[in-house]
Amino acid sequence: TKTPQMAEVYQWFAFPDWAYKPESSPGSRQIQLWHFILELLQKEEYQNVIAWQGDYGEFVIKDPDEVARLWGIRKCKPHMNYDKLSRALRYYYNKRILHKTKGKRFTYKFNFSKVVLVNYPLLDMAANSPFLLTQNPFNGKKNPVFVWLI
DNA sequence: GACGGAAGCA
DNA sequence: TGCTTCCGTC
Repeated sequence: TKTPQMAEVYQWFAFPDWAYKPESSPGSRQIQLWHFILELLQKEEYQNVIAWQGDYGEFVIKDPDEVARLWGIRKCKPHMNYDKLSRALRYYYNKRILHKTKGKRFTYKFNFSKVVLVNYPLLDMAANSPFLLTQNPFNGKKNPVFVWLI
């Protein structure tokens, strides 16, 4: 399985300001759900809540109620639940950000074929070979490599 | 549970 | 526009 390598890759995932909605947009500077999902996935303390599992880009929501609760806190939506959160995830299907892993409960997959590196064009070739990122020269927290899905 | 239409909200 | 809310259907 590729999962351990992925854990390394996402350890230094970070989201710059521009990854959030601009102030002009309604719902200004609100985090997007898929940002939030990646944010949880990169933190070891949430491995019992949500974790990479199976194929590359595939993750399992191990505790749907808890993910919904955390999302609700972040968005100030105290009545958030998995039914509503999963509807938001299903809207990602047409946007090609996510798709469902059919037959596997609470399992979704990021369309990482669309991953590009922004800010560091020299590492752009890594988009087709994400594991090159494990050798990233900006390992320190000072210069995280920003990753964006298109 | 998973899907997707429909309406609503900021 | 990116959800949130609600719900009928499978």
